[in-house]
Amino acid sequence: MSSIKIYNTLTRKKEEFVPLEAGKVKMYVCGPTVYNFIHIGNARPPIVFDVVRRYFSYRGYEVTYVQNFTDVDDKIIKKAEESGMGVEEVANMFIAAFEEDVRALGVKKADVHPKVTEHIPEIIAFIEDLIAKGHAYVASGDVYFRTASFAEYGKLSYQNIEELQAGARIEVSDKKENPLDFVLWKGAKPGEICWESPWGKGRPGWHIECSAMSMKYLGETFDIHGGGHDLIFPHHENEIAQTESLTGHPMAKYWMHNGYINIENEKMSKSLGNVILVKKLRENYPARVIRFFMLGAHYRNPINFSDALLRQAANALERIDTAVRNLKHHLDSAVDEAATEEEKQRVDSFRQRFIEEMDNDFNTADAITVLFDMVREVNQMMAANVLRKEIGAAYLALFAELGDVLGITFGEAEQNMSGPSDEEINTLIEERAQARKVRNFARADEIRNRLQEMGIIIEDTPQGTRWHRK
RNA sequence: GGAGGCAUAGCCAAGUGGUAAGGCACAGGUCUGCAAAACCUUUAUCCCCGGUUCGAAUCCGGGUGCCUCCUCCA
Repeated sequence: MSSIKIYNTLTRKKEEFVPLEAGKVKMYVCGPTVYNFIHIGNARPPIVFDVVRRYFSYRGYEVTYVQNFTDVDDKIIKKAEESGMGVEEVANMFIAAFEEDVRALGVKKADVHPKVTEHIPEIIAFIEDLIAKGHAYVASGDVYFRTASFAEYGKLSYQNIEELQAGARIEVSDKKENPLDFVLWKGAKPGEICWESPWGKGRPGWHIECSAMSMKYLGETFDIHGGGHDLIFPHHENEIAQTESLTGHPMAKYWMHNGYINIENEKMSKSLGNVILVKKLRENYPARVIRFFMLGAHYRNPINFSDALLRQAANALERIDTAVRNLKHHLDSAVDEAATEEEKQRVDSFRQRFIEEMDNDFNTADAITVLFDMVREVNQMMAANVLRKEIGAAYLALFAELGDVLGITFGEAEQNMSGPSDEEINTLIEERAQARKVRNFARADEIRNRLQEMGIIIEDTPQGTRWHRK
């Protein structure tokens, strides 16, 4: 079997994936800072890396997936002050909100979701080690990383230090030896949430948490580190500096970064007022449509977002859903006959193509194309009435199998709780059938319209009328 | 100023050397009481100009336009 290729930000090349430990994948993905509800852009990494993780599992790897929660930082503290809530309260509230949004989007929980506030001792120990090795220094209650002590600084973002310094718009601080140095430990302002440390009361800087927590759960070197592409610099660059100056070997073998989601070709930002919250969007679209929409483009490319585009995705997904529903329906009356070898191979060829596309740096867009090709295949067979039971069931199973890799279940509309009961629907359909029998089409259409208003779509087939919820 | 990305049909989007996948929308046809679904058919010289090559959407050079990072940011 072929191997998985990953585009590695570190080398700027697509590389064959070779795990550090045979059969195992250890991955760390930067999680949210929990100070607000997530917007659609925040949802991309969880979805993208959920697919990566699912695909590795599908390919037989044992995956350990870690995604952190940044549950203490400036923005959370600010939110807490504004709302009168405690920092922990704010964090917990938005962790819960994140989990709900992301679960709806079909994202499985990571194996570990470490929180910064629960790893203060590890972080302090990490910083102490850095100081001991001369990679960090204390400056009146703060601790800074000494970037000059790490010769490879800039290797991930392909920046050279001189250029960075020249273009530095970083806040000038007399506490820093160098403008590029970044804070590892922040001394607390009076009244602020804080922890005791060898350098006085304070809290961790932003980057150090990922270094400390990834090391704790995945070891000094792990396979994959992921996140949004904006994290390349400075966040991931700084993580590398911290971890590698301490351990002397690579932090992660493959660095993966997903592209942005833009609105009208522009970055989503509060100042532009174009932020779209997942929570809000879910009121208008099934979460699976949002997920399908995201997987329609390659993860490294930017995606433009709009209502029209989401509707387009919904229609596309509907084609697969319809085919799978029709397939299930067809199987009820299909000829109970075994599949030929050739037919079985044909089914497997779709599976192989899907794997080939996914192997190519998780090209979900092309993988979805394979599903559409399956749709056509199955539809043609049904139209020609040559789809017998065993082969039909094989296709149905493959839709489920590949859908599971993408995290989307096909053919099942999300349950609408407020809709009419099955019994009501069947009664109306029966009534319509009677009307049609006596060629009272006015009455039949009236019933069809009524059902449609209730969100029920009906279709007349040679095997009788069937329906589904819109 | 430095680093990088993108430009493919009305829209979305793959394809990184062998002659343009797929989806949405639209139109025509078949089927249907009418629909729906489905099937069939039609729809692109791949931003521009040079170059390399037997052959380029794909590689190289030069433009043009858009986006991102270098500051918290997925």
